[in-house]
Amino acid sequence: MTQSTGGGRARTRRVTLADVARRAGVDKAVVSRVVNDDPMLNIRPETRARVTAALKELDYRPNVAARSLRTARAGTVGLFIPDFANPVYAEIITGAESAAAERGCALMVGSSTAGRGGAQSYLDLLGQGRVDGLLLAGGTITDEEQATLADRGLPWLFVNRRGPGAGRHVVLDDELGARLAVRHLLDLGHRRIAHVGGPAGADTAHRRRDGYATALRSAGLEEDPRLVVQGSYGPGSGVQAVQKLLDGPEPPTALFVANVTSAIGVLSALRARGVSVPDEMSVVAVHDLPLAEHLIPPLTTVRMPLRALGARATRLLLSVPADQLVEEVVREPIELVVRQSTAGPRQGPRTL
Amino acid sequence: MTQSTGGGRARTRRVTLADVARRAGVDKAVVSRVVNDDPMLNIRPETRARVTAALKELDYRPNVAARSLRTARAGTVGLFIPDFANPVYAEIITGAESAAAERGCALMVGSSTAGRGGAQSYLDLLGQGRVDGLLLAGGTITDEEQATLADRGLPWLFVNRRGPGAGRHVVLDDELGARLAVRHLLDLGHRRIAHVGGPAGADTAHRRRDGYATALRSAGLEEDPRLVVQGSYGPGSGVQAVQKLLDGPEPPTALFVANVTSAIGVLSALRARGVSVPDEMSVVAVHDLPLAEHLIPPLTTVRMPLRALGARATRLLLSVPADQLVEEVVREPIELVVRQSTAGPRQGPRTL
DNA sequence: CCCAGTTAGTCAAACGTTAGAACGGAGGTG
DNA sequence: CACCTCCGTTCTAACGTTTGACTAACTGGG
Repeated sequence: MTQSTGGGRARTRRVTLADVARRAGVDKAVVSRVVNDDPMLNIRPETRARVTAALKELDYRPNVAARSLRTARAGTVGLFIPDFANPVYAEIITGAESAAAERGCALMVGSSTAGRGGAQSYLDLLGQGRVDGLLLAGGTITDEEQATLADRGLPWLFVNRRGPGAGRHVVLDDELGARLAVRHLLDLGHRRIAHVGGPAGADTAHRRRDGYATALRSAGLEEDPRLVVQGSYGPGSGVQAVQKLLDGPEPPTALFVANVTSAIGVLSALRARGVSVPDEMSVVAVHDLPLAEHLIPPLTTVRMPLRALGARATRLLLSVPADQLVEEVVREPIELVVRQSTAGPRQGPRTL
Repeated sequence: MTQSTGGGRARTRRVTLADVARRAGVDKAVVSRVVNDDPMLNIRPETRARVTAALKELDYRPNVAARSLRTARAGTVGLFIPDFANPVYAEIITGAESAAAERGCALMVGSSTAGRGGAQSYLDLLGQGRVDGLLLAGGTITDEEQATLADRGLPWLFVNRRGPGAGRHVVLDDELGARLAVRHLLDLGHRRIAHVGGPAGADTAHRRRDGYATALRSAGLEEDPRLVVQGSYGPGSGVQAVQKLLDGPEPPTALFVANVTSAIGVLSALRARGVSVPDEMSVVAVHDLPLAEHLIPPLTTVRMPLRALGARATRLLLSVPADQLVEEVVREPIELVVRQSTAGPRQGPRTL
């Protein structure tokens, strides 16, 4: 194939329903109903054949703008995330994207990093009618933003985060994920297990912390508040958490980190302090990513079904009426992926 | 604020231009021109005030579908990437997103991971009129896809990748980036410098390899083909590359890796083989990411202006007519970020 | 043979916006 | 005072689809 010289050939007039209709010798209404598989349509097979032939020959494709205008639906769902750089959201996006495509919808992803104004400016951009609904993944939404959202009359859904009070969200069983991770550490024989948590505002952080607490309790252990450090899900906060824990009175032998991204910082800080993983410190984190396998040492993680989360949320957004509650926990399996960052605690005290 | 009970209040009829016009006591044409800042509009200040007041009071926002239908422009640009999980694209997206927002456009990002059919199905989804142009970042586009693209009459632009033959692309100075990296290694005293490259099909990979070759030559060194390994920009390929290089006859003392992502694999493989970085092997990679600082050891990188690339590409796509060539190299500064993965070569042979 | 009911379509009116053309009045010019 | 020009606005016809209402031709039953 030779590439055309520019970014597109001379703009040839679009082929419209009317063109197809003319060619097939029918009314455009018929063509429209054929295109949309209208079940109410009665049509002779022969006529249908003529129409489909004309459609193919002219390579007709519907004008989404006209369709949206008429039907008042955009065929697009919006997904708002805090940051594209966070690989956790990449998984959610991918899931959402395929679920949307499955339904013939496009996905429009926006982040708060770009616009100065956070969600607000994104909402403005969506204007009226650009999307049929909005998935709000992670991050925090201000009251003002939430008001705007309500004013727009758009169906929305929190993803991986429960809104304050009301119930339109789909989340994962973070509590279970956390329990699996901590249980693994307990099974290895650890007793002093610290938790590098997420930000105070994050709902997932609460649930993971709850899972941590539950797992400890069910092993007959008391939770030591000095072993719980709040972070921000970023590598930097992992570094700080390690400093704090190692400088504490009775350092832990294992770390349950609420997020892979902070685990990267955790590993790097441990290394910097000369603490060997897993010999002197075991580390397990929530979320499995391709990257985890290549950290040093390869990181033991809990694989959360993030794609399924994105997909499920999209499907719910598109199917559940906007005035109904949605409070769903995605039940896809959560698995522990054991790699080399976890081991039993050192037998006795030993100097490096 | 109390949260409303559902995902949206009862769908209240949208406020339209006609509503605003009625309220302001003018024709909707006037309102339209006011909304769009039509420079051809002659209007009494008093009338304009009435209109803007009405706009505000009714909280009017234009219906994008109707507007698109009338103007035949979507106000959206599409960006197609191979994979959301690659943080390099995250940077490009972020740049594109803000440039689009700046122009009042929305950005629609799609990846080939979701749809089974790669770009093809994405193009189908865009249908006619969903986007005004398409940015194609990285990855490879098949001939068939390219034909579809041309048929659609959409302006497109390759980003970070030159198309085969024709000239509509905006790229970075990868050659310079590579030279900076290799020069750094040379300055440290390295003479046997290997290259872990990108995939054969990738244009960036070629340019980085060229930069590598140039830097070596300008230092009076001969390029040793046994020191050049082809990879795939993924962590896994970094692992394999290391195996191959270390098992070779005369292993290098430094590695120039074409991509951060593969560098992660490289570091992990070196570690697994017991090769200490930077004492026994220096590593430098193209692309700086927040993550690089937290690798073990913190990775020396070349910071490429990926955001600027995304932004520039978006602006060009929106401003340059589809039938003109675009061949631009983004000239934002490229900097070497020295961290701890590079050092001078070991003085003499020494057993571990 | 007439009416009811189906079949296979056609007709036309929206959806909300934009943009070119038209238009009534005021002010200036010959 | 007739004519032209500018100003400030209004009118109107699209843009391409969808969808409820309508119809013309058949078919079959009484």
